Amino acid sequence: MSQVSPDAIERLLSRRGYRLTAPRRNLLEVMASLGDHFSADAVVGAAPEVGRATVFRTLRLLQDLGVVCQVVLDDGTLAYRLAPEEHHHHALCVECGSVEDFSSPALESVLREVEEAMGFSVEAHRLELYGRCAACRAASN
Amino acid sequence: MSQVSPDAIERLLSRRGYRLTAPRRNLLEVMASLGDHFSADAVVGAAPEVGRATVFRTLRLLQDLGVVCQVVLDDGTLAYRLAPEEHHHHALCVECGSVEDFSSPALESVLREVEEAMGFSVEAHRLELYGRCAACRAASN
DNA sequence: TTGCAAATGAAACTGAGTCTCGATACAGTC
DNA sequence: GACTGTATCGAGACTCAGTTTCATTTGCAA
Repeated sequence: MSQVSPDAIERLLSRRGYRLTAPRRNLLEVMASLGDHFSADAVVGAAPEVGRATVFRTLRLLQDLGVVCQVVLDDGTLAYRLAPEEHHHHALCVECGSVEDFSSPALESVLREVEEAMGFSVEAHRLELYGRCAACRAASN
Repeated sequence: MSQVSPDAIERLLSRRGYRLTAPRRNLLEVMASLGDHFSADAVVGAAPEVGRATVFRTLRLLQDLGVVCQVVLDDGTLAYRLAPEEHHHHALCVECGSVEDFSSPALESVLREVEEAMGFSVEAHRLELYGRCAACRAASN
């Protein structure tokens, strides 16, 4: 579940019939350099040669391709993240701001139970955890 | 896990030392009438006598008191909901737009497992399910 | 009934994201 | 290597959600 490289994404783009343009290459580099999550405006700021609309268009395209995902911060604002294509969830550290991915087969089976109990068929879901990461916990002991 | 009445919220406000003002009473009525979830601007529109800033201030206050919660829609936008004070999650129907609350003790134990595995201490979390509710499933058969 | 802190409203502002439309530039073809 | 159609881009105006400021109003405790 490691981060996808700009190179691999470029290959994915052309494999899917999307053009490999200078702004897209540029944005992939910028996103990879921005750390584990970033706001849309951080990308806009870090790629001054690329137009605002293109930043948002590219973010949406990469989300559709499954290589960028949304992170809901604790205040409800959205951030973005270069992410593994597999389904996963986020654990956000409220102290250092880091984001870790995790997946949980046990969670999937809990969802099956909820489906049973409510008669609701789950097609998608979001789970975000807010708390303190291992490093910050260790540091404060 | 039923919806809180405007009356009960008014009592809660004064018990906590907040003033019971006309705009606040007004907004509580409006929110109760707006259905199971609503956008901030729906409230602004439905309470034209109340200023925009007051709507947002009141939404925040009610969130702090635990009687209004945020709902993250499938496109990532936020809506609000008069909600039970207990911890709960949301199941959003992508067909009819309804929101149902649920809680799941099994989920809580999954979170304990994740904590163990990652060394991450969970202080808060969000879980939103997107799918089709029982009524819509029944209707399409 | 009065006094004052809490609350309000108007309006300007910020931040996030969208839309339009004329200009540009990939990438497949010759 | 030049040609060309279409995907993509950039500028800038616009929308929507939420915040800030500050002068005015109002609940409510004394």
